[in-house]
Amino acid sequence: MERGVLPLSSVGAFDLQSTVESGQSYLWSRADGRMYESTGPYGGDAWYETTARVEGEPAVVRVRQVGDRLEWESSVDAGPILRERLRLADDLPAIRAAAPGDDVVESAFDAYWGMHLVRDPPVPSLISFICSAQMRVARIHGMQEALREAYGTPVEFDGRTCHAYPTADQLAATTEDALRDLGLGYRAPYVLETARMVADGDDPVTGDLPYEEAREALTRFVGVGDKVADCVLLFSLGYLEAVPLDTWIRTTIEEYYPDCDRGNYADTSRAIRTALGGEYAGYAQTYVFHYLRTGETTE
DNA sequence: TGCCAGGCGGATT
DNA sequence: AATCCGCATGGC
Repeated sequence: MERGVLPLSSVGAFDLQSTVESGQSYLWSRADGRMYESTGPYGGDAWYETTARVEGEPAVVRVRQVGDRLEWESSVDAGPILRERLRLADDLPAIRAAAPGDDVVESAFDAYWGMHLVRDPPVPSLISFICSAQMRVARIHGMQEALREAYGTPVEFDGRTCHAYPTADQLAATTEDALRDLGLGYRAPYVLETARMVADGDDPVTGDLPYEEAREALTRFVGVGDKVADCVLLFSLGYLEAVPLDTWIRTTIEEYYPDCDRGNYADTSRAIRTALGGEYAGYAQTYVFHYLRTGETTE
C-alpha cells in the first residue's frame, strides 16, 4: 500500500464531493456507501474509490479530501492519476471569468465552487453514458457497479476484493440477456454492440478532430446520439466546450435562454455554447446541471 | 397510479 | 430534415 498527499494550495478551490457526485462520472464509489445521499461542499472527508489502469494492470485508487489537501491510498502512485482524472490543473477562476454573469450561472458557481470537471478513461465513459439514456443518476451509477462486479477483473486491495471496470473485450464476451439481467433494459444491446466495435479495434478517442466533427464521429457507436457523444467529449476527451443537451439543460434553455432554442440539436448546441462563453461552455453547463438538479432549493 | 429519468434507433413522411 | 414511436426499469 502506498499513501500520499496532494496539497491543493496550488490548485485553488477544489471540492471532491461535488466533483465525483455530480453525475459527470459513474466510475467512483463512496467507501461508506452513501453516494448521492447528501449534497453540498466538502463532503465530510468521505473516502472515494475508483480503479485505474497502469500499463494495462488495474489498480484501486482511494482518495479523500481533508481541508486543503487530498489524501490517497493505492497499490500504485496515485498522484498523476488523480491529477488527470480530477483535472486538478484546471484554472477555475479563468473558467468562471469566461462564463456569462447570468443569475443562474453565478448561483451555480457560488453553490458548488471548487467542483472540477472529470476526465474519465474513454471506454468506461462511453459505456457508462450509453447506460445513461432515460435513467436517473443513482441508477446509472448502480449499473456501472453491477457491470464491474459481473465482468471486471478482481483486484485485491486492503483486505478485500474490488473489481476493475470491465474492458471492451470483457463486455464483448457477454450476452444481451445477461446484460438485461443486470437491469440495463433496452440499453443492453447498445452496450454489447459498442463493446464489440471497440474490441474489434474501433477506438473512440477522437484525437485532434474539431469539436463538431468529433461529436458526429462518436455517434457511429451504437447507443450514442448527440447527447451521449457530448458527455463523452466533455467528461473524457477534454472538449470543454461541449454542452450535453439533456432534459435538465433543455428546461434551463426554455427558462433562461429561450433564444437559444433553435429546434434541432446542432443549432441549439451552437447557440447555448456561445451563450455560455464558448471555450469552457461545458464547465458552466456542468455547474448549472448540478445546481438545478440537486442544489437550487436545498443549498 | 402515471410520470419521469443526463435518449436512441428505426420507420415514416 | 423533421417527426413519431417503442423501448426497460425503478422511484416517487
